Amino acid sequence: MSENSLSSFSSHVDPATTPDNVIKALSIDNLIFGLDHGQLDILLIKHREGISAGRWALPGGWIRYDENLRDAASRHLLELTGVSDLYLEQLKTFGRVDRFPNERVVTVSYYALVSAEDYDLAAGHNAADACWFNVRALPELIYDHAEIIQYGIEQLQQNVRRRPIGFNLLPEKFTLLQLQELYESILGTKLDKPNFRRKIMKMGLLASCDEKQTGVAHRAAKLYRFDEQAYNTLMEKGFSFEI
Amino acid sequence: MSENSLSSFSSHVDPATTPDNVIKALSIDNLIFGLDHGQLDILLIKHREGISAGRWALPGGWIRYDENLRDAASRHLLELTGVSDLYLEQLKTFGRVDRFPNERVVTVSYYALVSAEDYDLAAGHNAADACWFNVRALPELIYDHAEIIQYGIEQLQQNVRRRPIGFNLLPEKFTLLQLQELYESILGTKLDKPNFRRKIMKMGLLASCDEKQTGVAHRAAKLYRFDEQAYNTLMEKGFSFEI
DNA sequence: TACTCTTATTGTCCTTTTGACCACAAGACT
DNA sequence: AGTCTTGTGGTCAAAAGGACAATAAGAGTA
Repeated sequence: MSENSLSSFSSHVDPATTPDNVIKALSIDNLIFGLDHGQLDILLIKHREGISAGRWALPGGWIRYDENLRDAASRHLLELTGVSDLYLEQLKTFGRVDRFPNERVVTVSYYALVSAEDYDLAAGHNAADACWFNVRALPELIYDHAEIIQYGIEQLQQNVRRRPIGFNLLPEKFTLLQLQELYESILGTKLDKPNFRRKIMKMGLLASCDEKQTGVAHRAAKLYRFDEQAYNTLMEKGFSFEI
Repeated sequence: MSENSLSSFSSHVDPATTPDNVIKALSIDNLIFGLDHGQLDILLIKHREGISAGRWALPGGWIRYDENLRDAASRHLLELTGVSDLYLEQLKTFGRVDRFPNERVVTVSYYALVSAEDYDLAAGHNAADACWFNVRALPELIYDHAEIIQYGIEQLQQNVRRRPIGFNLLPEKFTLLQLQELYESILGTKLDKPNFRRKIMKMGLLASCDEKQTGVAHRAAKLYRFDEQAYNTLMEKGFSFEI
């Protein structure tokens, strides 16, 4: 596992050491988003070797010949974070001729959403220099990774409003205010609490957990969870999610 | 030109003949959409050689080492249709292990929108067996092209509602009813004429041409064109297109 | 226990948008 | 002149969206 991780980290640095069982000139880059204290973060790794040593990069790696694109993204994700079954979606393929030094490497980017439960694990699992960064305060990045992240954030902003994927960034059970703050944070807007509550509840996508918050110094809010079954039923009837 | 076209057509059939100056294992596939008599069409080509002879395929080809992805898509588009400057957007990258026979080939798909003016040219320019097909009556397709087209249509349906790209399928000057029928056709719905007119006009994206239809056997409608400048101005103010 | 503080939750009112449908206008054609 | 087809403007009620006041529920503190 550790060896795999290492090779996947160094792969971007030195394509000359590309193993034999992977597709040449094609790589994966993962945008791993998490939410911490109401702020949208992205997980980056620090390169240790080569000319880009000391700079930060999106985690990623090569694609094996016998592996689907999505499986490759998923594998790199697991190797880095120790978490599987994350929400994962293809973002876009970046292939500018000069995006990679000396070689032509096209990269297929994916974005993943890490739940609050897995947030600490994701950055702490591997000994590698993996670290969460607030998306509004990114360090210097290698290659075209800044461009990829910029595009990814824009897409996330769009998708989070049109599909019920934001829940993947929250704990399994969450309050309506947490959900509202998630949207406010990602979209960079301020929402009206009563109106937001009504809008969400009216959709019928949330199931009450019959539980309340604990450990808060004020009136505890009810906990809800995303009701995937209800969502599927609604989708068949032509429902369209929108915030 | 003709040689280029031929090689790009046969490329999918026999990857053994892949030229040297292209990226191995990576191809382009173009979804070329056009509108004819209010029906959404897609341009396909017929394979003449190899095991897939006689079946239809998305036009596409290889990517040169010194060429950006988008430029490759654009080049293949030009070689096939003789039309440049089409609306072109990356769709998705398809890379299932077994999508291509015997070899591992990942393909980056793009979709293009052909205006009514260029519709006939696009299919007639090249001597190759290129033909428009109604998207609801597709022939048997090679590889995973049916899946790609299916995905493309879904994306087009979504994007045409959220971005003012539908205009690219119409003539430069068009009537409101043409525009309405475009949406009805792509979305598969029926729209109310007065309401549609009001909604569109209220956006302020259409500039009147101070002209009217000619050669119609009824009251002639006013002609409009998409006002790109107005759109850019509105976008800066946070406008969001939506049908 | 009473009071305070913070957030949860409900209620109300007004504006805007959406959707359905009617009516008339304008040409082209017979 | 009459008819047919499509363009264009009007109306009205329902639904959605948005602003904001008011009350409820706890937890903590004096």
